[in-house]
Amino acid sequence: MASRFNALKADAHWQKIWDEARTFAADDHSARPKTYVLEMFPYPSGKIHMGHVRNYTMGDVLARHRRMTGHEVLHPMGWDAFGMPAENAAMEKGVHPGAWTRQNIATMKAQLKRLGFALDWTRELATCDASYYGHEQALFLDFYRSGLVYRKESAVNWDPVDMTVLANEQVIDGRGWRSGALVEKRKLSQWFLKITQFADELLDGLGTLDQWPDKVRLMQENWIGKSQGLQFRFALSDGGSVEVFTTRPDTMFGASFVAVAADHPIAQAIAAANPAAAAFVEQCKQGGTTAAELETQEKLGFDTGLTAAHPFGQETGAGDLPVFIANFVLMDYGTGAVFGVPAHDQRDFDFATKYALPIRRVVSEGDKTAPDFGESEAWTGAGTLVNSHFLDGMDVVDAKREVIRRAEDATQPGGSWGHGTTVWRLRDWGVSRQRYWGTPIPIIHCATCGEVPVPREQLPVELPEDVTFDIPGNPLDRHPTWKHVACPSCGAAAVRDTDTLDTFADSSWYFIRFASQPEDRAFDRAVAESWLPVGQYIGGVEHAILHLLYARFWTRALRHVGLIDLAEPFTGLFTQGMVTHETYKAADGRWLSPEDVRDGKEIASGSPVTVGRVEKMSKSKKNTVDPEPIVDQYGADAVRWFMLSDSPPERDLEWSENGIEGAWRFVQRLWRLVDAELSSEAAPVTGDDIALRKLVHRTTAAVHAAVEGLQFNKAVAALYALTSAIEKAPASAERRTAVRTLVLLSAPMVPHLAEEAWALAGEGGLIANAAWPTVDDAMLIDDEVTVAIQVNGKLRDTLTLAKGLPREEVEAAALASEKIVRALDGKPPRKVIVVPDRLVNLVA
RNA sequence: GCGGGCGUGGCGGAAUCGGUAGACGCUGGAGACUUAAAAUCUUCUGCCCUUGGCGUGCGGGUUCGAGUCCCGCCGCCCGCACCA
Repeated sequence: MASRFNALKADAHWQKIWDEARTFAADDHSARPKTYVLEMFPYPSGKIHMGHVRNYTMGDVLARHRRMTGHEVLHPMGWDAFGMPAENAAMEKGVHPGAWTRQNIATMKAQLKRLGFALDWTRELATCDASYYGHEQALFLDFYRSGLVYRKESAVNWDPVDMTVLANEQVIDGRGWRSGALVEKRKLSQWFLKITQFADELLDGLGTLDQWPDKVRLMQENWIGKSQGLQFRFALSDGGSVEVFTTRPDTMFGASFVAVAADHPIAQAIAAANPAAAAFVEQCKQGGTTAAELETQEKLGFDTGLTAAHPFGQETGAGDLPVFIANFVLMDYGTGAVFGVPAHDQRDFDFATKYALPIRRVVSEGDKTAPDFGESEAWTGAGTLVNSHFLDGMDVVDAKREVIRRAEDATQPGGSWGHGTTVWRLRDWGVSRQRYWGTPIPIIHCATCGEVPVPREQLPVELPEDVTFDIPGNPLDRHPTWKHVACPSCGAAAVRDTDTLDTFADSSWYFIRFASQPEDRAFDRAVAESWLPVGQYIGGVEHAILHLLYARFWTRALRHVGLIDLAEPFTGLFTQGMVTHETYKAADGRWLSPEDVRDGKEIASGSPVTVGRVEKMSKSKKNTVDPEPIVDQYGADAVRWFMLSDSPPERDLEWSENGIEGAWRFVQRLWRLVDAELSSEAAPVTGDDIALRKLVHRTTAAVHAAVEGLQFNKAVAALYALTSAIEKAPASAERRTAVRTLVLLSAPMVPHLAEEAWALAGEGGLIANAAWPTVDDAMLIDDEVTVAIQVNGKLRDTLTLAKGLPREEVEAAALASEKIVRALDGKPPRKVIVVPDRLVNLVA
């Protein structure tokens, strides 16, 4: 008698068994090949959301699949538990950030468990535990001792709302990435990690990451931003000089002006003496920073009256260049000064047009070589150097080299005047944060000894618990006792560094700690190396730059200090799409939650709602769907199945009622099939069904390939097809085997149902530990093939023929077809193309 | 502006190499079962002027053959932001 699959009962039952048996605890000493599957660990914000469910379901299917294919799988979970929301909660609700965080962790852990993820909870960690961040402090000091950490007084991005310093990466369009407040500049003494020391390695390393999305590699490449060129000095007419950087030294003879940034020392000096210049400098600072503003902003300049002597002026007679202060030159890139070549740079072209400066062609564009430019936009492409004295006739690459060679030539009169150099967009990583809820920076400031690292035996430097958040600012900085300590070096009164580390530091090595967590140090090298690198890392594309770059840096820094032999932490990276939902608005413009809407009307008022576009689930647009009641209603397997169906994992998945109900129906359908087959008492032991057997083997191969390729939608489609075929198949021994195999193939996706079926079949043991079915390659080969018959490339007939039939016989069969005879109208074909076992094209 | 991606039925999407476009799912139609409904099952579901013709954003091209390759457009999405 067919029964319904009781998901809630089965979920709880099997989750308890997996838990008690520690089924998914990874064994460091296993003889099986090791594999490491990791999803980006969550920030414990309160509850899990659909994005988490999708992310962890994907990783889980891969992890379970790899278990079945004979791997020892490390699939851990933990908590990225430091960060500002905890302090915000403390300020708003008066709870301690630690209490708030730990409560959220408890809630979210329970929610994750209800989804039946094959996670190794024995390795769970939270970055806010001293047992984690204490080791981070030790690593920080290791970096410090090997010169990877330094302190610098610098202008920082100050977020006036969050009262903290932000990294450049955390400033978006001049606003704080979390608060959205306009960022101010402040001078503070900050700790920096020397990520730029690894700039070349981090850039070159991207080339080895062939299992990363091209998009992410490109984003990192652009972020690192390597530019090679010439840095040199212009002598100025007032006896001073200005240093400029250019990637186009080849265009030197096309220069018609020099421009410095508004906050360049030269501009500042001039502004101090000249009110008009001061006004212009002020005007530059007013400029907006948003995308639209920058795009439309006019190129503006102020002629300083100074001139710069062309480096080749003496030998070629090239004239002096006027020096401008310009709004499009940035102080924090290169040297804050440039020379302008209007013919070959669009900004310079715009500028020269506005201020009537010469526009002189020095690189040919096709057959255009005349010095009079006469074009409507700059030519930035390749070409041959023209109107450039000794460079004439060279290509751009050679000309660059030649100019740099001449600049560096120390034997010329006056010696060298410039050098080839590389400029990076990437900046050192400022890690100091004026916050409480983070890893304390383990340094003590002593009036006599200066910066003193906290001795190793005094680690961890624990956060004090007795803090309040009733006044803005950092509670550590005003803590009466925690802050004041004796200098470890001289014993005099000293103070702790009251800043904490950027939370991106915490997430830069957690994957190593998962692999190995001894008490007395950050990780055991041998054990960590036995698991790492992470074979498959899965997470949101929003971490494409910051987190992934910092983690890559941290890993290289660890190698630099000799703690691990690993360059790249993540071999495979997959960035999954978002979970989206329709948005709804009431007539008065309020966003409405999906729960408040039915049949196009607001339930409470009955008034019609506007259905907006499908967008990422977000609290602000109220289009979120809470996973917990969904799991209550449909069970974990249906939710998991829906997360994997239809949409390719890298694309967005639209949440819909129909979708989850369809998934639920499939779970029930699968159960009916399994239950009916496995619980029928007298199974037929005879009866072949070769077609079904072949489909089972084909599906096994297809699902394996799809799961390994993270193409879950394809695996799902294949499982649907197999299910339908089995349903239609008559009873046979083959059919029973097919059902058993179907259960195994779907086990990674619907593990609770699969365990239930496994038990029902009396297989013994857990299906979580069962082996993936083997594929008989002979079963993948058909002895008959369907051959398409085309006339002039149009399909006219299909024939079922023996596989491997000789060309002539295929052709003869094609010509014998009634439909083909009609299509050819009695005429013999002029040409016949035969693709063996696939297609015949008759050209009339 | 620069860089990248995408564009296939009513919808999500398949189509590994240039070789039968639309697998699989959703939605919808018809039918069976039922007193009835739900559930379930069967079946149909790209478009049209249906012995056939047209169809993968648009216009060209290469080819016996193009969703797939090339050239030129259009649209949408993502990232970066005056990077010298």
